[in-house]
Formats: sequence, C-alpha cells, structure tokens
Amino acid sequence: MTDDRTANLLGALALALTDRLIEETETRAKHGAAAPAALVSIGVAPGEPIDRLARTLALSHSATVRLIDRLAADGLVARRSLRDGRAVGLHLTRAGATRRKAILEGRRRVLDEALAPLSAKQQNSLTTLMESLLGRITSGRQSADHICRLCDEDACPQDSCPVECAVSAE
Amino acid sequence: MTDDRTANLLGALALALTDRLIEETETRAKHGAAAPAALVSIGVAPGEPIDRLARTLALSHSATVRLIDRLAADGLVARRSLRDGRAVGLHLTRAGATRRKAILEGRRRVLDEALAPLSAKQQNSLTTLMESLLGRITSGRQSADHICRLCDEDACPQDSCPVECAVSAE
DNA sequence: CTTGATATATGCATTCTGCATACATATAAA
DNA sequence: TTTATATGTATGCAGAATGCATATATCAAG
Repeated sequence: MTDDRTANLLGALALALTDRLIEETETRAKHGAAAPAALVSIGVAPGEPIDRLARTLALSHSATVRLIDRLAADGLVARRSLRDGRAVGLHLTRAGATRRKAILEGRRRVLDEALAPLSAKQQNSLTTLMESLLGRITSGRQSADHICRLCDEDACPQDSCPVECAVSAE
Repeated sequence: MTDDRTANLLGALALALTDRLIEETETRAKHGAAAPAALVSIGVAPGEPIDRLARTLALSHSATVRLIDRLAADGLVARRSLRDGRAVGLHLTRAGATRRKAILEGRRRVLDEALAPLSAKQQNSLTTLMESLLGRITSGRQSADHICRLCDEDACPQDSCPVECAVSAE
C-alpha cells in the first residue's frame, strides 16, 4: 500500500501548484480558469469545432459557446465555417496567439520557480516518477486531452508524452 | 535551469490530480470546492473565527460567511460564541465530523490510485523530492494554511510537514 | 465615554455555469 | 426525392458562488 505521508504531500503539492498555475494563467485571459485552457488547446489543434473543445475543457456545450463568445469579443478567437455547415472551426487571432504565448510563459515561470531547489539529477528522477503517475491517471482520449489542456506541446512532443502513450497503449 | 519537459509534466500532473481531488471532495460537501476545504480546516483547528478561515481558504470574508451559512444549514458546522463577542467560533457537528472523514478518505483514495504504479523505494524518492518542492512554494503562515487546507493532519504531523517547517524556518 | 479598530453579517451586482430548447445542417433510410 | 434521425451550434432562463460596499456589534485604548 502507499505511504500516508507520501499521499498527503502529493495532494498538497498538486493543490498548491494548481492554485498558482490557475492564478497565473487566469489573469492573462480573463473569463475564468477555462479561458486560458481554451486558448492553449485551440493553439494545439486549430480548426476544431466547439464540441470537441467542450470535451477537452470538460465544460458543457453551452458554457463553451459562451466562453468562445467572450474570447471572440476580446479579439482572441475567431470562428470560421467548415465544410460541415453545422460546425465552426476555432482559430486564434494574432492577438490570441500572442496571449497564448504569454499564458504558457507564465505557467512555465511558476513551474520553474517550484522546481528551482532540485538538482539536474533530482529533476531526472522526478521526471521518471511523474511519467508513471501520469500514465496511470490517464484514461482514454478525452481524459488525455483534458489533462494536457494547459500543456506546452513544444516542451513535450507527442511521442514522448506519457499521457499520449497511455492512450495509444490501450 | 529547469528542463522543459520536467516542468511541463509537473504542470500536467498537478492539474490532473487536482481535477480529481476537487471532483472527489466536492461531491461530498456540495457548495463548491471551498466547502470540503472548510470542513477539513475547521476540523484541524476548531473554535477559530470566520475571519481566519477566510484567509485559509483564500476567500473574501463575505464569501466565507455565506459558505458557513450553507454548511450550517446542512447541519455540518455550528457557530458558537466566543469571549470576544464580535467573533464566532466554528465547530463541526457530529455530522460534519463524519463528512470530513469521508472527504479525507475520498482524497486518499484518489492519491493512492495515482501512486499505485510506484514501488516503495520510488515512493520514498518522490517524498524527498516533494519535500523540497513544497518548502519552496510555501511563503508564510497564510500560504501554508492555504496549501494544507485539504490535508490529513494525521498523515503528516506538524513537525514532519515541509510546509510547516518552511514557515518556522523564516 | 469617545474614538478607532476588528469581526460578522447583508444588499446588490457580476461572473460562470448547466439545463432545456430552438435551429440549421448532415446522414441514412424508404 | 422525401422523410426521419442524428449532430453541432446558439440562446433563454435560472441557479450557484463570489466580491464590493456597507451596516451593525463589540473590543481596546486613551
């Protein structure tokens, strides 16, 4: 079985880091915690319909429509028509792409700050351990997209991402 | 400098775990993500005033008053008068204590599940690394209380808690 | 006893969300 | 082609949670 204290520390760490990540990213995209995730996710897969984004964000469809309304009003996201006339393809405007970059940089800053006390060797150990944990947590395509909704894809190419690998291995 | 991929994995892991922790604990105490944290925190330090709880939860005073209203209406929390006639001391009712236990158990279940793929040795390594990260993240009394707002104090006695130690060492 | 600080409570507005529904388009069947 | 069903988006409406400004009660110091 797992150790009491280890479990507790993991819970505290996850909560503390997420608090900081939300705080940091939310101020850069307004409209709640889902907004930065939307900008990041749209950037990873431009042209996807609202429906798909809703699943990635784990929001209802209507909440996602409203969120896109707000981001579009801010000039960060644009709706384009698709072959399928029912759906709209989501894209970042130039301003949206800039904002996205700022969000990812803010996120990175928070994480760097937290990781600062670890040596390179310790960071490697941590990476290995986290790969196991992330693989375990992942449960399917939708879950994977949700977990990676704020990820910097450049830092973590598809074939090296433990979350993606867990989906492929199913 | 820290490694791109390590930082990214840490962000994803924190987010994914917190999603699960919130989901799990929130269903057991209704009234939003702050509710389970309130029940846990009141249990750690019964008799504290609303003001102090507000700071631990990082909520405004009025939001905390409303939260306590709801939890009291559910019969989970009771207000008692204190020597200081302005303040009220917060306590868990019997039902509240039971609920608190369920919240901590749910949290523990999520964390156990995530940690399952690690060997005992790996868990020890992870613990050491997390101690460093948590110490770094902590910045003062208020920050510490906030970070530990959902912690199981039994699993992590004061003098072994890296967050508490970071505060003491200031 | 007066003044200022502290702790709680409440009126009001705002934000974000989901449910139910309406509408347009696509897909498949008859 | 026509009809029926499924899919994707948008909107009306209501509810939950929150913050700001403010009111009230109590304490502490002079």
